[in-house]
Amino acid sequence: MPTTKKTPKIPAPTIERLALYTRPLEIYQREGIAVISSEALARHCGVNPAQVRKDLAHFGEFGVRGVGYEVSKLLGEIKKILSTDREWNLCIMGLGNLGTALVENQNFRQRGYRFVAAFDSDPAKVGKRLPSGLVIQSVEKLPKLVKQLNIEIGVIATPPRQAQKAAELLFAAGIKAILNFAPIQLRSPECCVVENVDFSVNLENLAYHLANLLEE
Amino acid sequence: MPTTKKTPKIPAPTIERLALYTRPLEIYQREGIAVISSEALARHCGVNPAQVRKDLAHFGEFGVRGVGYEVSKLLGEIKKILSTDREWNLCIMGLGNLGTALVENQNFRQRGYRFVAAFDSDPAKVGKRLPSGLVIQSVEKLPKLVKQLNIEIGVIATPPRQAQKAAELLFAAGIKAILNFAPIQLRSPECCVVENVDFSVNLENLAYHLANLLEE
DNA sequence: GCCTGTGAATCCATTCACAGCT
DNA sequence: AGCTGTGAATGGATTCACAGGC
Repeated sequence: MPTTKKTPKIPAPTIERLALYTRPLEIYQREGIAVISSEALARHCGVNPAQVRKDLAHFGEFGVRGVGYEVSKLLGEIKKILSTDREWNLCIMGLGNLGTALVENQNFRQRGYRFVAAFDSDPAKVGKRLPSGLVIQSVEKLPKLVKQLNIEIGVIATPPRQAQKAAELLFAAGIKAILNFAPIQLRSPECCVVENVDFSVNLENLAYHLANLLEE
Repeated sequence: MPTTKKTPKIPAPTIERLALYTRPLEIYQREGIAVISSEALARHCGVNPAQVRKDLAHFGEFGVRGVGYEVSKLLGEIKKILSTDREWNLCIMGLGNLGTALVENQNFRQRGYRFVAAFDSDPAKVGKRLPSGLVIQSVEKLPKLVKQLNIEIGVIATPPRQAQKAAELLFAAGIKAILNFAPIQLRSPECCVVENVDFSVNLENLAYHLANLLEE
C-alpha cells in the first residue's frame, strides 16, 4: 500500500463533521460574532464538544485556551483542510429533473462548486440551454471538454441503468472523483473516489425510526 | 428514559445498510435469480460478508445454512423491518428547483413514498400545478391537509433561512418525521425524527479525498 | 474562572474463525 | 462440501476527566 502520508490518518467521520462545522461558522461570521467555543459549535451541529476539539486537534491548535476559537480563522483553517478554499469545476451527467435542479443549486455555487458542462445521452436534449446558461452537450464531447474546462469532479444524475456507463465515460476522460445520485453501487478503479447519495435510503431510515416511534 | 423495547437495540449503521441491501435484491428478483449468498450480496454493496450476516441476525434467521438466502423472502423480510412494505404519504415544503425535482422523482414513487401535498410560502407559487398534477398550497392549509391526507413525513426543500420555520409548521401539524435538504441543523422536539441530507457536505468530502489523492 | 488540548477509559462496530445445519 | 449464524477478537471512534495556558 503505497500511501504517502501527508496527513497521518484522519478518520472519515472527522472529515464529514468538519464540513458540518462550516455551516454555523459561516452564520456566525455573517453576524459578526468573533469567537466561538467548542461547546457552542457542538450544540449547533448536534455533536459532543470534546468531539469538536478532537477533530480539530488532528490538524493543529486553532483555539486559545480559556477563550475559544476565532470564527474567521477557524473557518479559514477548515476550508484549507477540506480544500474548499478554492473553486472546483464540475460536470453533470443526466439532465432530468434532479440533474437540472443540481446545476441550478445555489448552495453549490456559493461554496465554489461550479457546473461548467452538462451532458446527456438523449439526442433530444442535446443543444438545449439550461436556465443557468449552460448548453447540454453530447457525451462524445466529454473527453475534450474535461480537458479544456479543467473538470475535476463528475456528478451523476442519470437513471440507474445508465449510471455505470456514465461513470466509465467520466473515468475514461480522466476524472477521478464522482458524486453519484443514482441508487446503484458503481464499480470504480482503485485510484478514484466515489461518493453516493441516495435519498430513498434516507427515507427508509426515517420510515424505520418513525414506525418504531409509533409503536412504543 | 422510557424507551419500550420492541427491538432490543439495533445499531444505526445496520438500518442504513439494510436499505442498501434492498437495491441488488430488487435487481436479482427482477432477473429471476432465486438464491443469493451473503458473499454475493456483500460484494454488490461494498461491505463485508460477515457484516451482512450480522445485520440480518439482529432480526431473525432468514437464510439456509449451506445454501444462502432466498431472494424474495429476504427482500420481504427487510421491507417488513424497514416498514417499507406499505405506502407513506409525504408533503414537500418549498418548491424551488430541488423541491420540484423531488416531487417528480420516480425513485421515491417506486418505493412507495407518495407526495400528496406541496406547500410554498410564496404567494406567487400558490395555485400552480406541478407536472405530477399536485397543486401548490398555501402553508395555512397545512394543518388541515396533514390530517385529511394522512401525511406522516415532511420533506423540507426551502432555502436555509426558512427551514426552521417550515419544520415548526410541520411539527405543529403533528408530523413526527422530517427529511431535511436545507444545509442547516434543525431544532426539533425529542419525540421527532429528523434526517439531514446535505449534498455540499458530500462534495466537500469528495474535494478533500481528491486533493489528497492528487498530492500523493 | 474559563475553555482548549489530550491521555485514558469506554463504548461501539467490524471482522475473524469456527461451530452447526443441510 | 458449502454457507449461515455467532462468540471472540480486533480495531476505531466517542466520551470523560483533567492538565495546561489565558
